[in-house]
Amino acid sequence: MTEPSRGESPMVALSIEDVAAEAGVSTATVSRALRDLPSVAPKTRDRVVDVARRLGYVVSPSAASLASGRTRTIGLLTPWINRWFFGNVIDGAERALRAVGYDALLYTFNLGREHPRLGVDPRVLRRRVDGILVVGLPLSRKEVASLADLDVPLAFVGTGHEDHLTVRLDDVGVGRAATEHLLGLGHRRIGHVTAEPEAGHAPGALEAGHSWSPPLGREQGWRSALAEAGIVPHPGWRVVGAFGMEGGRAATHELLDAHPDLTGIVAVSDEMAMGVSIAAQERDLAIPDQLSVVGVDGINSGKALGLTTISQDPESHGRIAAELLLRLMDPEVEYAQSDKQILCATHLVVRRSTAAPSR
Amino acid sequence: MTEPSRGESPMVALSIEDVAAEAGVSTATVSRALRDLPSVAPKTRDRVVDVARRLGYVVSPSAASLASGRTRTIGLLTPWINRWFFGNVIDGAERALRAVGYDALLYTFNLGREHPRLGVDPRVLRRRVDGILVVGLPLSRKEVASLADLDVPLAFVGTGHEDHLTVRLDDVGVGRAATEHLLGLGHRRIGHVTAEPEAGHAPGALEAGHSWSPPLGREQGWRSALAEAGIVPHPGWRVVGAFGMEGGRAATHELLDAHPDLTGIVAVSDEMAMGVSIAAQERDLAIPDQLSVVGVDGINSGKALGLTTISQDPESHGRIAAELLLRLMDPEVEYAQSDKQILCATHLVVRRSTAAPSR
DNA sequence: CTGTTAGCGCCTTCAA
DNA sequence: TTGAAGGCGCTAACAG
Repeated sequence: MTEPSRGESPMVALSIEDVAAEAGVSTATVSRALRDLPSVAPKTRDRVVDVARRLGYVVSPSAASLASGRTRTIGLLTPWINRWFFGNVIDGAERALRAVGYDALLYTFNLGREHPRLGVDPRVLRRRVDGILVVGLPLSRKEVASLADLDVPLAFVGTGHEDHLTVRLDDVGVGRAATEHLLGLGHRRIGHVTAEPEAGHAPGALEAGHSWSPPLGREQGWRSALAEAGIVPHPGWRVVGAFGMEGGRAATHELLDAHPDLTGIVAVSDEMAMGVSIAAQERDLAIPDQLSVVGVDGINSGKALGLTTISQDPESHGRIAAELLLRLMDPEVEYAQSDKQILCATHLVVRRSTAAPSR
Repeated sequence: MTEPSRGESPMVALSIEDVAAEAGVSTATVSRALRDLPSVAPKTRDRVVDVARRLGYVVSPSAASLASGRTRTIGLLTPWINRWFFGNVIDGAERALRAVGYDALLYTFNLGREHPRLGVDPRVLRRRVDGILVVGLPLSRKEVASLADLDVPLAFVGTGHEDHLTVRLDDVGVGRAATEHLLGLGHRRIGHVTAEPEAGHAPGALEAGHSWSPPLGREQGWRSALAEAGIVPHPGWRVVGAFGMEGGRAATHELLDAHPDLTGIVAVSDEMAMGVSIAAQERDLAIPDQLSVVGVDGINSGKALGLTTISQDPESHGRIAAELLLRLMDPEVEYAQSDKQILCATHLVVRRSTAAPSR
């Protein structure tokens, strides 16, 4: 936050005409100068910019939008902003947008099995945003189509859609990396604690390859890593819990009640992995001596707990998606079909929750 | 998200004139009918609304703003959206705003000691929002003044300002309640693990009573509860750490290295309290047998860990603040000086991290 | 209760 | 490189 230039805050909002009059030019020239259009003499531009600042003039966004048809606003659609991944993506996106003078309009949805879903009618977005960034919101093909109908660029982060720009992880690779880390330490009996693919997902959407769900991808990675090691997991080695620490804890008790011989667990997220640790502690299983745990995310508190994890940087996902979305909005840039699926880097962080199995 | 009424999504945006023509009325009547103004015959209104829906007409926000001077948008200012308290407040506020047709525009600030601070120039808010909600952003008097200069209603959540509507906790009471819980169990030597009052706070602002910082209030509560029990805390009983679990862990080691005789610790937040637990575990101190811990917040993961806490509901703070802010914008409502400081309820949740001291 | 008519403040051709 | 002028789509007086 900075102070007004010289403490002058005009009681009535100035219009472009005031600036034009003061600078001795036409309103058209002021408009061009303030937008830094090339067809303005440097001297003129400097004078106009100077007058505008001195007067404390700010362009009226509504008037500019009405006249130009552009809003310089991006809609951020998300089911939750109060979860680690989502909050960080939104943070990264908002800062990237603000840096180039774009506004971020927030729309939270209610997910769930309700029909019709509560939440935003895509039509409220019409004429309100120049682009849409969907953060981790699993959408059916029909829902995606209704957004695409808005006729503004569309991008996804986290969970995506094959026809549209999507910034996400290679979730299969993530599940595989976590599992291979345990395999490499000598584990053979490796369970998987996961969460329901987000509720509200249209049945069949995933199967048809039209969208993407991190939990499903990571589970598939766990499966293939085991398969490549010649291991056929017992169906009960995979348990589903509610998202979060408590869900991870409950799921782990269920898992270990049925399969106490497991020596390692791959959790779908760090939060659930922390639940695994708590359950282990409650069962007097020492970590990592009697049970190894790997999470995914790289949340801060994992460091204090010594949690081994596959870390990601969701803030950069938000930034990258925002920047690509802005590029999509530039008519001069040809939209290359080729790079619609952006896979972000992840990094295995080995800490104290994994070790060679003792049994 | 709902589907377009009948799958018709006009390729060109309709204007109010199209609706007027189709309904056989003037544009003024359409405007009135769609805004549900009283001066429209019910029959006419129904017909207009019906035509508008059938055509898939959506009002242009820019045109409406330009003509009316109102944007139906609230600016949400916050330093972080990726922390528990902030994310939940914003979530609650956004949903409350959306429910009455208002948009939420997100502005994240960088806090810190930089001068001038990075972040938003308040002037970008001019003519862009009808009201401003500041979430947990500690502002100097000058900064508050520059926001107030925008001449739109202003409200604070979490950290506030005595001259403006503020929705927050009774943080002194919170610190007191946590401490009194331990005193009631028989503890006498009670430490306090806290975090720096947010960086960027203007020096002297708190002392002058012009704004409010949760850490400072909670510490004061801890102090007064001890004082009332006739206990004079050693200066070293209070340690400051970085915000978060890791900070709580480090601060606790520092605290217990110097004062191993402490039997209880009041942490400024649940996250820091979890750091206390980790440190205790690392020192082979059993919780609660050898050390009791109380946090503040009521985060979800505290349940799985059995953390005793003073819980709050930040989502409702966001909702309440948004609703009051909207009320402030209604010219018909007289703004009562009396209820500018809204104190939200908190609740002591006793779990397994506190017990009578054994020494 | 409804229609007519000015703007709201800016952008963007078109001409100069 | 600059200016003049017509909208952009809607709201809010004012009339009727």
